[in-house]
Amino acid sequence: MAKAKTYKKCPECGKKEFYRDESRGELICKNCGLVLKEKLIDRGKEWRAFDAEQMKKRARTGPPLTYTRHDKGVSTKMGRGKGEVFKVPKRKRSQYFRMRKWDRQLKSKKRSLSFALSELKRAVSFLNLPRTVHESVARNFREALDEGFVRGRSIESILAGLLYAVAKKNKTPRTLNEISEAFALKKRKVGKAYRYICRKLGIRILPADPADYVPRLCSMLKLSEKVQMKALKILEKAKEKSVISGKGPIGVATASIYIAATIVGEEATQREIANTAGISEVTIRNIQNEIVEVVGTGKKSAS
DNA sequence: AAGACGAAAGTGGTTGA
DNA sequence: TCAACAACTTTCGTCTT
Repeated sequence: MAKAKTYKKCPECGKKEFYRDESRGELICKNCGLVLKEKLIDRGKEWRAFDAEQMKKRARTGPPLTYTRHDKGVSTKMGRGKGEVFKVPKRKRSQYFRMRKWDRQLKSKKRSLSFALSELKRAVSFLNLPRTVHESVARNFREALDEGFVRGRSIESILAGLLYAVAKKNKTPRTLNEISEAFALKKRKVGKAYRYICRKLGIRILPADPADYVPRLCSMLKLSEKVQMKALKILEKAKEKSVISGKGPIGVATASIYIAATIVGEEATQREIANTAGISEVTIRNIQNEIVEVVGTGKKSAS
């Protein structure tokens, strides 16, 4: 747990030995006990912790991980110390250097893969996405890495784009906002990566179905099944009359939920719904008007 | 006080030249 | 690369409960 790590010099005594107290989140000088840093929240530490927890959880249940795991722990390195070169006969020097280069490159690929997989794990659990999505993104990412799609682009953005696409395809869409929050990326970057990936993989881009958002939003708002069913019915009718083409699917979903909730008679203010869905009240109102106008049956007649 | 409603101006992203 | 555009947001005032 407590691990010695070398950073800069200690300003107090000049020694270079430090001690990391994980439970308190402090960085302490091993020599004089000076607390150099409190409330350590660096990224590496955070996902490492998350990782361990996650591993425990996973270990207890489910089939062995396949694409989502990388051969951690088993690693070798080709020698690169000064003496190493002279252990090789002169004639074979160039071959040796070439091999070392390959070795290094393979390692770097593996490193980006294992980094990507742990980032993915974190994001998937943050977004509460199912295992199938996790698996599929991991597989796709491996392919993308092999085909060289990732070159010149950040690992995170590719992952984010893939996740967005796969989640949508899996009928468990997440908004661009949520995805970009999970990866600490700008929305614009995620969207760009998403389109890039669709192009590369030849996937047709279909806008998300508003109905896919309904169950999740309802549970986040603690609304009953009844509301959910009603909302889906409303959505269907709206879809028939094609009121909602070109509108953002989340907006449509929230509007129908709001209508459904008021019909059923459950407490749900516009503000609440808007906040949890990450859109504005006004949007709900506008789309609500359009739906009621066309569907009409929004009065207290049903069920 | 709180929520619903809508008008008007502003924002960020897409599209087409 | 730029302007036009549609969807959506922010802000604010009014009305209802």
